[in-house]
Amino acid sequence: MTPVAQRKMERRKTLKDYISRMQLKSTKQRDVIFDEFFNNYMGKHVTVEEFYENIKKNHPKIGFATVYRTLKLFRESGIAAERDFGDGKARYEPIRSENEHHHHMICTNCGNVYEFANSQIELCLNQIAKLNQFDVKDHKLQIHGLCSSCSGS
Amino acid sequence: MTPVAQRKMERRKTLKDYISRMQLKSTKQRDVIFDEFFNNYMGKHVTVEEFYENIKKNHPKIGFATVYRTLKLFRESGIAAERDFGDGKARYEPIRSENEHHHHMICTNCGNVYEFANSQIELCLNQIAKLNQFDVKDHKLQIHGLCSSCSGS
DNA sequence: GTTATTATTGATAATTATATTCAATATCGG
DNA sequence: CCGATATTGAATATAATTATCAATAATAAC
Repeated sequence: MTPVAQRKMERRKTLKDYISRMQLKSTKQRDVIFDEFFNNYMGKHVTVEEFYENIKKNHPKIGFATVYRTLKLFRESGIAAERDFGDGKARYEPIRSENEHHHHMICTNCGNVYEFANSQIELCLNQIAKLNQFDVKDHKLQIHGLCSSCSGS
Repeated sequence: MTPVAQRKMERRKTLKDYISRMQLKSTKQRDVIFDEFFNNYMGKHVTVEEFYENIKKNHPKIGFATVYRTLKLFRESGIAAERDFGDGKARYEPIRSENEHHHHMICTNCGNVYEFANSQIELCLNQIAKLNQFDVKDHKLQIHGLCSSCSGS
């Protein structure tokens, strides 16, 4: 089994567990949306609208509200991250692994998003939080600017 | 002159310069909003709605759209920062000095916002940007979690 | 397997923050 | 003061998100 397939299977289990724990129900729509999301959007940052437009091509019966609610469900269950890049639209991204955490560089010209991870920053944040007796649940770090293609270098 | 008054004067000059450079006009409303903003919201993070409600008490003639547009103008001129703490409302904060840059810890329980600065993080970001040939215009860092009051410690 | 219970779906409408329109008014250079 | 141009304020438009609800699907109970 490829690492990607492996990760997908783990996410599916996490979702199923969440659904049973919260006394929700498995549905055909949720299965379809799950597959679409984890097959095509790994490493991407898709808006609800974009995602809905793509799913409609193969599954025209699925409504916007269902897509919207299912992505929220994915976030609540911990298998998707909700991102806000400041353009007024929520974006969703499949989570690769439990403890992986990365940040984003967003090009203000072309809109491309580049990911990076940096353990040094995580260390700093933990120190700061401890110093301020702050119980960290989440943190967000974004760099806005011009990517190498757009800065003309 | 107190340091606060000094900073306020510098911001006023920056705004006047921007207004003349862009061929805009000074108005009574802009003056009123400027004073209100720099007298009462230093270190705060006010929404347009909140700010408008407060200004209405002393200046009932000033409309919401004017407040909205003026805060945008303050941001464009560089005397105010626009923040997004993830609750769907833009927040505005007077900028203390040209090169001061700080980050935010936001309590998910009481909503209080705590500021912090950390030169180590700035260094990391610069390295990362250089490594990726990314021309940084801005960066945002937020920590979400429970403050010491709310975590019950 | 049938029935009862409960959650989900999908279309539509409501909500909320932001942004725009436009006639009346204020500003400012000449 | 005059004329050109920007601003104001009320109203309206836009866009994303969230809620409503009757019909339907999924699961539990029998």
